[in-house]
Amino acid sequence: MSFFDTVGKFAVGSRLRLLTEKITEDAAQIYNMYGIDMNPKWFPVFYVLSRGEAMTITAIAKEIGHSHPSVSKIISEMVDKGLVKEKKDKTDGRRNMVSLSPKGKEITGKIEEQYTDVRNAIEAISANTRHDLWNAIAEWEFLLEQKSLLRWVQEQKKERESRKVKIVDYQPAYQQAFKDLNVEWISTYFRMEEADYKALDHPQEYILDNGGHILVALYDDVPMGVCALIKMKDPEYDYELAKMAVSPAAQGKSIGWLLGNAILEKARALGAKKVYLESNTVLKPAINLYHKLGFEKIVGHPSPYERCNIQMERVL
Amino acid sequence: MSFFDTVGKFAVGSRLRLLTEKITEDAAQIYNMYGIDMNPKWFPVFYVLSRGEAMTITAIAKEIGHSHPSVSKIISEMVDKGLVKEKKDKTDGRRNMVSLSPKGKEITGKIEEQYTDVRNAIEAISANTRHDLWNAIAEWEFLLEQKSLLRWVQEQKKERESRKVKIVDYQPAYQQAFKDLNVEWISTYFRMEEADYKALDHPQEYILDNGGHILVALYDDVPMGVCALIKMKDPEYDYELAKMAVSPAAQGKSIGWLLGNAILEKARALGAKKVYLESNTVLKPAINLYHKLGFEKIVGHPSPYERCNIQMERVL
DNA sequence: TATATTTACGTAACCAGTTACATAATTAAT
DNA sequence: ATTAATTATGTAACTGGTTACGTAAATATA
Repeated sequence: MSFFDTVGKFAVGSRLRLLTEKITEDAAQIYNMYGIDMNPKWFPVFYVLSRGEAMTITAIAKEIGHSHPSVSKIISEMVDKGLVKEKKDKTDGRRNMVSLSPKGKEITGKIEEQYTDVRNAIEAISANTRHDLWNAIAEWEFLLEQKSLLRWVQEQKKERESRKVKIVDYQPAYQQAFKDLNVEWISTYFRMEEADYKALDHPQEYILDNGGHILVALYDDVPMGVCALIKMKDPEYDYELAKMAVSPAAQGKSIGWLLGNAILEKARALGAKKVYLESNTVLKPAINLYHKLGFEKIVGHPSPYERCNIQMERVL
Repeated sequence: MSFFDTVGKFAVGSRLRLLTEKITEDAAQIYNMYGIDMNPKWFPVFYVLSRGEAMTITAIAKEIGHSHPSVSKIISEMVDKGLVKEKKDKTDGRRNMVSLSPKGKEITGKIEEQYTDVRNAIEAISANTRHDLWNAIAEWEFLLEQKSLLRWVQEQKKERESRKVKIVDYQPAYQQAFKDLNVEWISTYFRMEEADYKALDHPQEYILDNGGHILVALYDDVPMGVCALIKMKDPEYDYELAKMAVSPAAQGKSIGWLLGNAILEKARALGAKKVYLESNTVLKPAINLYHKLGFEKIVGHPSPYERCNIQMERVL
């Protein structure tokens, strides 16, 4: 079984399954050795019931981490063997109150020695290891409770992909992409306006020559996102963040975030103290991004765009 | 799920199962995220086949640690999906040579990024733990390979029980037990002889007064084993180990071993250089015990007992 | 060369869990 | 007081594995 040596940690799941199996396979014989007529899979249920109080099926399931049908089946097997007894709750007709029968209680006495021997055996095994399995499991349980494996993987994917994104300065070759990416979202949600055409068809004259700046995000050297910093003639604001567009085909790669940060960095380098932007609340992901970038909602600034219904600023 | 906190390590098995499940449950979604149409359970098979060589069902099973029917089923599912192809071996008609189809090979390319992301995710999780799960698993696998959990538990049981055994000097109150325990095995396998009755009915005169010694093993203060050291009139041997008997009801508690060691210790204290014994090869467990105690087979010593067909000595 | 043993592998039945679903009882909200 | 939502539970069907068993082919042995 050289499999795990070569595949590495990708296969923790499979490896854990095999170990679980190996640990579990002797269980029946162990019960047998102590003369206890019990199916190992009943143990968690038996254990929680051996504290004495009657419990409902769901309460048991929750405590031992099984599904309720699993407990339901186990209980009916244990009833057949005469180890537990069921009793309908008088005050709540749904509840099936389960508790150990006298025969079940008898086992709690006999099983004590088995508990200590097995615990000691596991301690003995642990004493022969350098790494503590029990605590390692506890830590993994905790971490996966906070964040599922799926999420951990998603983060890795995103990070890897964002490393493939390069943010570069605008060049005439990117004019078509600059226009296309913006037209795509503007025409989806709104209507192209006169000011849009000017800026998108002639970025050199209308943005760069006026002291503005444009950044392009390349993914695998293909432009997938753009963003402009437009010089404003305003006593309060130095620049406006505008014409930000990211291709829907490149979602989940943090392109917006990388682009936004880069453009703010640029503004800072150009000596800006405040950056302004206009948007529309139907563009929820965009608003979220602006928020994450540190922009806050303001009111009262005049706008030439019809589609603007929210204005934000970012103090640098 | 406070269960594990109270039950402790007795439930490693259950706890491992739940962790395995938690790690595994997202697997399908992860494949999905990378646009790979593969069932997670196929992965180990897919992985070993992705090295390129055609393999037999059993070879795959052995390598990934599954049973062969499991692999057989997985392969037929993968065939249905067009990921692998089968081909009967020409030189050995039993063999079903399995290898990746072109469609399967195509996936090997796409899946690389997923491998690295998942590996990195697991590394990231590990980086947040103090205890190394991966290495802990490897250590447990190794230790359980050497000795099954059943054996570990058996040892604990034996040790615990042997701690309850006390070895004490003979007293007249033990005469009945000394006789009964010996009569039990002698009459089961052979026939009581004249010499037996003398020694068992009158241990004081026939054993102790002649310079011999008797030890009794008490389990829960009940005599469960006896053993005598009889002074010999022989130029070569000082003492004979005889009348050793352990109740069948007290098996697996190392009583014979403890008794044997104690009697040899006694012989040493009495200045003996060699201890002699007679037995019969039908008494296999006894012969094994003598062997473990350091006795070795000899030949040529005369014996008064009919039932003696093996003689042994232990040099002290 | 005939016969016994071993190996490869498929099928069937089982096992210990799950999810999905239905139903009845209780509780909350209008 | 209805009605809607939630909770407790059982049943059915599924899942990912197993063991048991049968058959055919290959190999070892008398």
